[in-house]
Amino acid sequence: MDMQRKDIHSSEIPVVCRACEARHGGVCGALSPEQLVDLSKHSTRKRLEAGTEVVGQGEDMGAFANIMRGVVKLTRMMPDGRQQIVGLQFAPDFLGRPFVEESPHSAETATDTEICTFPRQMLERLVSRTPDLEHKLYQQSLKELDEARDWMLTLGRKNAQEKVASFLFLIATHYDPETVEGSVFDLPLSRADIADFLGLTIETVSRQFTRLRKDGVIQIENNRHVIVPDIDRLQQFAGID
Amino acid sequence: MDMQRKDIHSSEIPVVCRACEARHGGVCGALSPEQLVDLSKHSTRKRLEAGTEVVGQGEDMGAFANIMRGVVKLTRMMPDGRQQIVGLQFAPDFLGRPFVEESPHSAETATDTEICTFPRQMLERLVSRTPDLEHKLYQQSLKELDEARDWMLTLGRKNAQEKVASFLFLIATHYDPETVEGSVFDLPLSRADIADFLGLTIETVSRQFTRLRKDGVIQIENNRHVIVPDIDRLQQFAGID
DNA sequence: TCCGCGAATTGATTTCGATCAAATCGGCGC
DNA sequence: GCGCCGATTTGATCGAAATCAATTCGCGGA
Repeated sequence: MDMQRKDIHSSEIPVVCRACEARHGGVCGALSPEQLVDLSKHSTRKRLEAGTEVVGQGEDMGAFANIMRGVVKLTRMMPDGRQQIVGLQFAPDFLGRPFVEESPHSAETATDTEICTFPRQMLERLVSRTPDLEHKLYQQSLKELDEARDWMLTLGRKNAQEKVASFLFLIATHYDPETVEGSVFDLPLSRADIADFLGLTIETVSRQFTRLRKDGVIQIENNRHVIVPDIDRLQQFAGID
Repeated sequence: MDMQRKDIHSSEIPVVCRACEARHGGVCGALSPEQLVDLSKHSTRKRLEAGTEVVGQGEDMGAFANIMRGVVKLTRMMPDGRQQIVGLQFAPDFLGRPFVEESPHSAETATDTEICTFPRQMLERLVSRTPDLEHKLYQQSLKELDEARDWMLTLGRKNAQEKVASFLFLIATHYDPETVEGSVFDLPLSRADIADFLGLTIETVSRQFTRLRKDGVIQIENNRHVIVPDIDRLQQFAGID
């Protein structure tokens, strides 16, 4: 599984946060050399297994993190256990929210993941001194807002087949570094997670995978490995204009 | 219909953008007296009837606006006409997106509305000179992101009755200045708009209104006027913890 | 290589919301 | 007040996805 997006390692700029090791699309990009050195002293690199909770819903959120590798799912849950994945964060997104004590969602790793964390208060101090950093955070929040709203259309108005095709299209475009005509990737989510992301049941997701396979839109090997021969065809099945 | 939230006129701070007339929770709050005077010269106050398109999806977005009164709906549409309302903006929110030429959604007034517009490039210039302003914009985008994600749970995992109750609860809490135990308000949206917001059909929305009325959760007069005797009871029907 | 077990698929049936169709309401102009 | 017309409600039926229920798959350990 290639968990990285091509832009992570493409930059040659030498000054980096030591923990992050490479200049990262995350917060580091907006910082000065001195700030990066300072940040390095307080940052820790962590490896997390798939299925690890990073922060619980409403839990105190002491840290802020760059996602270096892997996929993190943001989840909202109802008291009776119904669950909705409200966002997927891919490297090199960042995780956490400045100026807020409590996390509005729970965050859990979907795949094995590496993150680079540092104290939230430290980030807040950096933000108040560095307009560029806040600008960067603002831009990410706008990107996430657009993605959330696109997904609202998927959740509210698409049928099961279109939902599943939309999910596969999303993963192909966010996750396969060389999506051009076709695409090959490993699914970062289980069928249960996909169902929670699409507002469907596991069974319905499975049936739609089978249907897309029989229609030749995708090929599947070993449950997780997906081949999309024609990305435009998949996009049409997703009902995207 | 009381379209205003209580905080619009509660402030006594004298320096204001002339077009906005009152210091506003929108962009003006972060500006210096000189900037406000400058802004005034380029801003226009407009009244828009219910159902007016403010910006079309993918259309060039020349202006930025404070919503002074009324409700604006943000809509995403599929090629075949299926439609989803992805956000409702109430006064004193702002409308528009800096640093982006094209609007990702179409924006249409749901009620009679007053906005105060000024050129988008002017806002961008102000933003780059005023970190506080960008901070304010960032905070609003985070608020919208939380709302969008809450709504994703509603769209993906709630049944029709919970969806309609969630909508009523949203309006009661955003729109009735004195929601404490109970709440009284006029719906800013038609049944068709409510359906587009909830990912349901008009008929289903109507049936659920009837059901909530028969269960005594709400009273309805003249289709638009709603009385909620017990807001907590409504909240329970909405499936919110 | 075989077993065990959770994940995924497949099948049968039910149910909730969509669709199709027909009243009824309510605001407005006359 | 009356009639018109779009908005809303109500009713009957249909269908897509949920639910319930077995298999089957696939990976890891013995």
